[in-house]
Amino acid sequence: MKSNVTLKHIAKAAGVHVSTVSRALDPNSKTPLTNEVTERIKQIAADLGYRPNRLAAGLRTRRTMSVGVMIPDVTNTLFPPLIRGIESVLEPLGYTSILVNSDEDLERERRQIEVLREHGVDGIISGAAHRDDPALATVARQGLPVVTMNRKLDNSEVPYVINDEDAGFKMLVNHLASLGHSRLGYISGPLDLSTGIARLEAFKRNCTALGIRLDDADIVVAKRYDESEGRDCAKKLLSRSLGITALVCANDRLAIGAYEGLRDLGIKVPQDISVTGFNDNPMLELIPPKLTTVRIQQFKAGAACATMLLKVIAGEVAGPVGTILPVELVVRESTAAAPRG
Amino acid sequence: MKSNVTLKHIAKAAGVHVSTVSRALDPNSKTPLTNEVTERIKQIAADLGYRPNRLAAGLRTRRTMSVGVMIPDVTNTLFPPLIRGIESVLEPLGYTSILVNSDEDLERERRQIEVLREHGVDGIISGAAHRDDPALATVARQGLPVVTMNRKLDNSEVPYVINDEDAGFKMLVNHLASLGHSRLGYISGPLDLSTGIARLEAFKRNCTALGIRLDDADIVVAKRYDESEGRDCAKKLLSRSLGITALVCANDRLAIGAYEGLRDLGIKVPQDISVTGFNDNPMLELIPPKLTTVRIQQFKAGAACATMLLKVIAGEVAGPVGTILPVELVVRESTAAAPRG
DNA sequence: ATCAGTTATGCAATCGATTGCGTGATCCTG
DNA sequence: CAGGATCACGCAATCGATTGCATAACTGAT
Repeated sequence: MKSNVTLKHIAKAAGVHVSTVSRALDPNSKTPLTNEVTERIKQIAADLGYRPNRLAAGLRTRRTMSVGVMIPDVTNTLFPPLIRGIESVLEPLGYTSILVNSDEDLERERRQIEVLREHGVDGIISGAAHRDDPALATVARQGLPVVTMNRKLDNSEVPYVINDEDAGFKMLVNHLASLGHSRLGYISGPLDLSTGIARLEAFKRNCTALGIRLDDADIVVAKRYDESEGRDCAKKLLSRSLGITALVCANDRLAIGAYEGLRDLGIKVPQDISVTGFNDNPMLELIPPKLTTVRIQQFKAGAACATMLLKVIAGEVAGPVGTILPVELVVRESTAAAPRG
Repeated sequence: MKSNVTLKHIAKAAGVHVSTVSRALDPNSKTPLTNEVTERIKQIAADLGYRPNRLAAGLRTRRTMSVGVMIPDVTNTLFPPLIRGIESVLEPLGYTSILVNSDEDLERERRQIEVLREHGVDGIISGAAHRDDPALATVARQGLPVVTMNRKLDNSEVPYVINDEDAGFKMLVNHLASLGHSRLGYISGPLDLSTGIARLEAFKRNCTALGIRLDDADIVVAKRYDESEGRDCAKKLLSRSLGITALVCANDRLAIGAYEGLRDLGIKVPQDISVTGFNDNPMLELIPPKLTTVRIQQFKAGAACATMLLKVIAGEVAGPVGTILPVELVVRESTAAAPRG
């Protein structure tokens, strides 16, 4: 009932051997065939509604025309645009994507990678990489093409596509400084993620570049990039670090959570304190006060990863290759002049 | 380099035939084996790091342990929870999901379904079904297990999991009536989707049940379930249908768009007009005025679909089977007493 | 007309796992 | 202890497509 018609059926109908049919239907076959035969076979294949069996082909060629896409959690609005970006490159080429969620759980990630390998994916794009990611590093070392997205591995040859976090924080800190803010607080992302330390360091670097004083007490590290952590961290920070007039958050979700924490404390944004985020989640336009943030190019990042992965699959990539995508400052309502102390 | 070790390697190492290895590793093999042999083979397989090649197995058995998941667009926040629900059932059983986006484009959908079939998926869960969906109906008729999610096909045997739209609108209309609203406007979803007509009819039915008068001019049909349509439709409706004190929208995105349209017209929600949605998008809590809506069980719907699909695959489902999930009214800030005319 | 050199197609092995059937070994029973 | 029943395992075909090699047909040149 299912994918009935095979090469054999076409061969019988055309009165030729299956190998001839295979060649006629293979656009880049090196074995020459008469145009007439090729056309006739194609016609018959079309008439019979032939669909190639990728399993059989993959078994023989060891290429399945499918890639694994691993992300932490598809319900996080950061990731779907990346998925669409990947698809925009891969789908026209006939690749399919197997989507798996890691939930930031390394053991779960390891299992998912095994499943992907069992299914013979031609490569893996991971948006869930930890800085130290044994499973991903292992599979890459074994020769399966891997690219990391938004994040990168420490000490690894695995190609990556990330955002220009330093440029982002430079614009952010400059913006706040120009508004008269001289004491900044920072809610960092988890430090086992490359974005976590990269953004923390970018923040520090750009603060010191502007001569902005930073105490240890001005920085608090979130366990996860989510709203509840943002809320808790904001409260923690504000309770111990006085004099802060702006709160820089490692991403939008932390910032939105911080809104809530600040509201609980009776602190007004942006009158009493300015708040910034990172990523530019589309829904920010709807949530007051509209968040000042750094816009990253999600769709493009996905597309770049896919393009990179294709190169790795084709063996066109040698050592560690990184792409750093430009970012953009988006000033909205959550930042204002520092209150006069 | 890749998935090196095969049954043959294990067989050689164990000094048995590959078929014996296959049976030893198959938990529900009917052919009996000595416990000792089985254990020894399992041990060797583990030592060698054996991973089954699903391609080869699938080629032979015609089951790939993968399912196709088709949705209109993964960036629409309605769908990721459904995906996770599906995954919650399928992943523990060893199934993987191939995700494809249809963009509500029937031709694109047709191509995607072909790709899924080429990859030999064991079944398809579609959240992108149109009422008249030739591609989906065809593939189902050919014997590939199919289940529709959130939507259903007209005149079809394809099993479905949907929400109790009638109960939802009953609660919604009752709620508005109890607030004194007697003239309601309605922004309908596209009528080529089952949710479009189902909700429209549920709305009408429950209005007439309460004796609420409905003019044709009180109803406008959106081309898509999105914010810009919501905005346009709200403006269109308010410009031609006077006397409306509440605007019922077929889903949350239309309602959020309607907010914008009403703001443009200088109409205040909920003082001048009440607005309601459907679905209960998680971000609604953050967008003022918080929307009164009907909560559907997205995660559970995905899980139910997956369970249903497994039954269809197992051949345990006969005719048309439908699951209707209960919904819940969530009253927030966008509905208030009707203004005194 | 013959032989070398193309050109077009067939043959058969192969990818890795599954499974019906066959066979040798072991068991039980009368 | 002979006979058949039972058990444990090997054999080989199979799934559908790919591809190196063989072979047949045909071309052209001498």
